[in-house]
Amino acid sequence: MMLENRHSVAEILSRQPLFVGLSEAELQQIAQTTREYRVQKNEIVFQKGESPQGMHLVIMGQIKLAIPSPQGSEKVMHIVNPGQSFGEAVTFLDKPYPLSAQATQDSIVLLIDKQSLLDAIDENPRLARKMLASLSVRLHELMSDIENCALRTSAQKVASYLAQECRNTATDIWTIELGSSKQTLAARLNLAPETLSRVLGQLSKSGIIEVHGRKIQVLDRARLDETAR
Amino acid sequence: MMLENRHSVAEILSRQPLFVGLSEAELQQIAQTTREYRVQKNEIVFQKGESPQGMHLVIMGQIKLAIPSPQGSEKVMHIVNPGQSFGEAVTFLDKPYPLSAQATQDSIVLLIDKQSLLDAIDENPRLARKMLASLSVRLHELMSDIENCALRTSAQKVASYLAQECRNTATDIWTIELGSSKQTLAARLNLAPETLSRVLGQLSKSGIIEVHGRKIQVLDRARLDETAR
DNA sequence: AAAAAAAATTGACGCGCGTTAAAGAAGATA
DNA sequence: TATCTTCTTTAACGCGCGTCAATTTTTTTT
Repeated sequence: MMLENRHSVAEILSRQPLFVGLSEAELQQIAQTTREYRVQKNEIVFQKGESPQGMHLVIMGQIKLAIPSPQGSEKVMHIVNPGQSFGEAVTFLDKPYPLSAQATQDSIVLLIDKQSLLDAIDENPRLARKMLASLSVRLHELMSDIENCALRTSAQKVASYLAQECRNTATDIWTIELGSSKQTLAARLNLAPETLSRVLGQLSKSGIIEVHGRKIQVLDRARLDETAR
Repeated sequence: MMLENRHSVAEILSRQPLFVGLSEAELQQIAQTTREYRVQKNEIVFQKGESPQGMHLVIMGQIKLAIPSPQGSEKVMHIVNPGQSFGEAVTFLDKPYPLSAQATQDSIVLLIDKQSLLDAIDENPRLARKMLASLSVRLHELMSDIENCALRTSAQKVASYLAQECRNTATDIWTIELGSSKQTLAARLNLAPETLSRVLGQLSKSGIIEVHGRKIQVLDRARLDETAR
């Protein structure tokens, strides 16, 4: 994939949900101060505490956002996939990054300059609304996350994660392809990898699911939902 | 306190951080579709799952936002004090409330209509930016919350809460007045009330703090910070 | 001021889940 | 294909914190 000129950057931007509806000129302006960067698997994009330069938009690959704990473990806050952005919130405040970003795969990311994003928002109410909606979505996701880690047992966490994934698939065949390693998933659900493994084994034994590596087949949707709550 | 006419509503709005800088006309327009409501202590403002009508702005009293769990317990997500707002995020999405709101004191709240808020944002980029900043702040708060409940022990939770409160006070005398009952604080920190009580007792015994009802005197700031991490 | 209700404290107990350790499976490297 | 690394699974163990229960303190009601 080659992104060597401004034109293609603007084109890519125009395909992002956040930017549809912007005029060609507006896109060009944003594209002008947008730079592309590439990171290899496991490479750190930024550390908690650094100063943000703008909004990141994942084009290819996957970025993991996590809060490192002093004891070495970490809490995975978000897995960012292509088409999604991160670092917006910090752009509207003047604060350092509250978490670290690390690539889980070789990735290509666009970095949209802070100031030109703010300028674009000033001139385009529709963009402002989209940004507001986007932040609101993140806010709701975070609240589900808190709900998850605050008042659910390990089995409930796993079951409700799987149930959520089922809802996201369009088909009626409940096969879930985990988007990340089980380690990472465990961290996202706030579980030790061993616990996740045990819960999956247990759900398999009760005939609710069937696990084949990173593919999980849901056999009994009703009992899955029941386990989730 | 009487708020019976539009003029005073506009005036109150103009004093809210979110609305400073708006023109008189803009304020009047928002005020026109803003209504005041009062709730008594323990009264429910809205339940999880209901449809939102707009943004709530607390004038007097205190509102508790919490996610009820099926087992009857609840996770307190936020305590909203005078001058603060809630329900913005849901205004920019078309989703039901993800949590319930309940007054912990007799309260007076303004309800700003969804549509006129959106209109005001369209016409005023500064307001848009303020809303973005406001949502970003909430987002960061939620992330600290997750950090709190995901990778801290009970003593760390309490200590970091107290340390945070210290930072919020302007003075160098570290006396913290809990803004709510210890039960509610415990729920916010994701602790059983008994655990909170034990931790406070323990911190007292080590000479780090001194507890007098809802007033907490911090005696050893350094060791408090150390306990927090 | 007395009675009732709610909140806070204290102790005993048990369970869920993290920790440690070790072995097996899957992917990467050459 | 063989070796090394990383990921996943399984088992044994222990601790932190929630649960239950009883008492004391504080707040509210009359």
